[in-house]
Parts: sequence; structure tokens; C-alpha cells
Amino acid sequence: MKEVRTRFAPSPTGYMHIGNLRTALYGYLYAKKEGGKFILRLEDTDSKRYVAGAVQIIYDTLKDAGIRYDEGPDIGGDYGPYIQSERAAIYKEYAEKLVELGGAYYCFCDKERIDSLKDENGVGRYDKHCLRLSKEEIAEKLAAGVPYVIRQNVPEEGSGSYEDLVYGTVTVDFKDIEDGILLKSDGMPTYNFANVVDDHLMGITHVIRGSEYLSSTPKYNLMYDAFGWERPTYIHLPPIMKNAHEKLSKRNGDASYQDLVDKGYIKEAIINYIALLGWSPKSNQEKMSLRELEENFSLSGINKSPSIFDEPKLRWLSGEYIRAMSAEEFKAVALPFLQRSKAYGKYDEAKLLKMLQSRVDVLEDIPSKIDFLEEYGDIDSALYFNKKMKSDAEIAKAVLPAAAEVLKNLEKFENAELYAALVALAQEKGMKNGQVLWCVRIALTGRENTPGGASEMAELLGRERSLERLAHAMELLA
RNA sequence: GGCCUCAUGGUCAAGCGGUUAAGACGUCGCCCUCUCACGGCGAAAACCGGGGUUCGAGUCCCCGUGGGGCUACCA
Repeated sequence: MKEVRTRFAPSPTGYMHIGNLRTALYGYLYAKKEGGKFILRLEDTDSKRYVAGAVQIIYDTLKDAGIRYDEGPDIGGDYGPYIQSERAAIYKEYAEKLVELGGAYYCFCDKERIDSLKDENGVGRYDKHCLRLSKEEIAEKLAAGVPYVIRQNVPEEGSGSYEDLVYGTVTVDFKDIEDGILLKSDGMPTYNFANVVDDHLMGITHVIRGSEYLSSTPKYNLMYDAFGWERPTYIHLPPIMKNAHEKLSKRNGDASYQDLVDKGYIKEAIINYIALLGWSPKSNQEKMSLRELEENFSLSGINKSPSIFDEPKLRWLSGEYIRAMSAEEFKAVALPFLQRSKAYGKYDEAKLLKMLQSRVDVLEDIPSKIDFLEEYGDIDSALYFNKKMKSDAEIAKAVLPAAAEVLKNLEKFENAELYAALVALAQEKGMKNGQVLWCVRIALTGRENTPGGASEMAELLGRERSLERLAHAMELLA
């Protein structure tokens, strides 16, 4: 059986959006699953769209996401060059060959004539005017240096069908397809032509791309047929939407892969999540590493309908990855975000990290979870009131001095000992544990909710600060 | 406008002629518990509409409605 070769062919526009990344991921996964090769090709034939640094973003994103390509501009391969702007001579050669084969023709019409063919809505197809030019006329114009393009010669009758692995049979009447430009007047090919030539020359067996090409695929097949080349298998992917009406896009200001990473979504979670957008595994297991995705991926699980990018679910997955990390792994990813907190450097790092790991889904949430440690000041006495704990400011007045005494004399100022001592205090006073614990925690933090209980907060603050805060709280209550 | 295409809970989705219509996220409730979170348990929540075909339709066909795409010397 022929080796499977898939490719990811982005246009370097300076932004790797989620939909693109998913296309790359599926191409990669399918190649891996089939033991084939995954190729990266840069489609930069439109010089007007050149964006500095865009190519690097593509390399970096794929590398960062763990999507490895077997051949590509930066690593080479047997089918290079892998950048279309470096293949201009190849396209010209094949365009001329297609003209000889009757699948294309020279067109010398100027913009004015083309525009005159369009109606008030800008709709109107080219009328094959130059197809009727004689060989002599063409040679004459060419020799005279008249600017030209090469157009595809689409039959005026009949229709083209192909079998898409996701969408099934797709048929388009040739009369609905215009004689599109294959080679621009600047000598560069359009996407329509370059992708066909390259996919063939690079031995691509499975073309995986967005559904926007669904209806233009028959015209590509016309070229494969005219050249006498074998058509590839097509796998079109449904779009990823921002909402029911808009696609996820840079224009809409939607998050790119890098934006998501910068916010602190775990990379593996991002990949895992986008794999699930438009594809579902046979089993009910949703959390999957790239390795597992490679093993479980199948084209039959690809969905046809557009899917909406749901950040809450990504959040959840990201949290799952965080919770599955070792303390060391969490520290490695969390540190940059921890450093943004006012509390950074002022408390035991390991302790902070430990309380954060079960409470954070996205790393950027870290500062807001612990900044309160440094925002201590006023304490709303109403906070001492808690129905379930059966506590209020009066209880606090009774609890706090005794608690301060306990903390002051405690031998080991650590969570377990602190907890035991405070519970013992409650017993001694004939109170519920919660009455003591709640009041102490409020006094220590001034917050209704904290990422840890009274004893944990005390341990984190240390004896000195805990006693200072207790004294401060008592003053406010007096 | 023409053509292509899609349509199951709020979201992702399973289903591929006969099911109490999975599962996940989110939401809500309960449990655990020194608050919050984690974890555990549970609940509410869906087949776009109309015609067919069939003993039987979420599943097949047609029409409608709604969404997306293409219709560039962009990809």
C-alpha cells in the first residue's frame, strides 16, 4: 500500500488561529496513525500578504504544540523547496504544460474588460474571450510583451464529482465554475494552481483542509485529470466557530494558540481540546495526550457540522491537566504567573503552589487567588457572621484572644498542630470547631473565602504575622 | 442572486430503521469538609418545521426554514 502523506499548507499571515492549528493537528494525527509522513508547506504566493515574522510563528507554534513534521522548509526533505515563493519556475513550467494539454490558456484581457463583464453586484464570469485566440495571435502578444495570465479552461458543460471522506459525494456543475486564474501576471501562481501542482509533486495522498474548499475541489480535479495525475483523497473539515454566526478569526479578535498559552491554558489541554472540536473518539475518554490521540484518531470520527469553541470546557480540561501534574511540574508552569502576584516572594512558595494546584484551571488566575494575602487591612465585622458555623462578631470577640494565646505558645507552628490546637480550644470553650476556625480565618485574612482553612492560613502567614493580624482584628472588634 | 454544505440538550457530541436518545463541559442540588476549591453522588436539559417511504424514522427521501462556505491576479 502507498505511504500516506498529508500536509499542512498555511499562508503565513502572522497569526496561527485555532482552526488552522486543528487542521494541522488532524493532518499530523492521520499521518501518524497510518504510519505515514506529515509535511509542512508554506503558501506565500501572495506577496501583498507578506507579514514579517509570520513564518517563525508557524514553526514555533507547531513545535510548541508537539506537532512534528517530517518534511518542511526549515528541515528539508526530498520534495523541496517547501516554500511556494521559491517554486515559481516549477509553476510556470506546469502552467505552460497545462496550456499544451488544453486544460488552460493564455489570457491577455485587461482589468477594464474583465470589469465590464461584471454586473452592478460585481458578479459575472469571464467569457473565455482569449480561448479563441489563434496560436499566432498568442505568440505575437507574448513576443510583444503584453501582460498575461494563464486561466483554467473549465468545460462549459457537464459536472464534476468526488468522494469526500467526511462529506460524501460532492458534485458541482462546470457551468458554475469560472475559468479561474492559475498563473498571475506577476508570474506567481494562485492558490488554486499551486496547491494542485505541489500536492502532486510532493506525493500528497490525503488532502486535509477546511470546508471552504469543498465546492472548489472539482476544478482542482479537472487539473489532476488534465495532467493525467492521480487525484488525492479529500478530507474537508467543518469550521470552528466563535458563535453560531461567526467563524473564529483574527479579525474578530479571537484568541490564537499563543494567546491561549499566554493566558495560562495548559498546552496539552489546548491540543486535546481542539482535537475534540469536530472529532469524537470511539471511547468515552476525552482527556488524551498527543500520543493517545495519535493512537485513537480516525477519520470516521470527524463531524460534518460546524462547532463552537467553548472556552469553559477548555478551562476544565486545562484544570484536569494541572491536577494531574506532580508538584514539580506544576511549579515549572506556574512560577511565571506566581511571580505576577503581590504575594510572590513573601510566603513559602511550595505552600502557595500546593494550595493553588487544586484551585486553578488557567494559570493567569493565580495572582487573583493569592493577592489577598497582601491586601489585608480592614475587616468587615459582618464577615464573622456565618449561619452554618454559628458564628458572629460576638463569638469572635470571645475566640480571638484565646486563639492568639494558643498560637503564641504552640510549639510547632504547622498545619496539623495548629488545627489540633484550635479544635482543642473549641472543645475547651464548649464551642463548635467551626466557630473557632471560622473566626480565626476571618481575622487572619479578612476574606470570606480563602484557598485554605484557618490552620493552613496561619501556617502560611507564620507565627509573627498571624499574631499581628489577630491583634489587629481584635482592635477592630473592640 | 447562483452553487456547495450543515442541522440531536446552553456548548462539544454518541447514535448509523426498533434505545428508558449515551457521555463530557456548564448549570443546579446533595455528600465530604476548618470557608473556597478538589473529590464523590444525583438532577434538570435535545432529535429545526412539514410532507413522504416503512409495521416502525433522530436515523432514508423531498420541500421549507435557519446557519456556514464559495462565487478575487486571497488562501
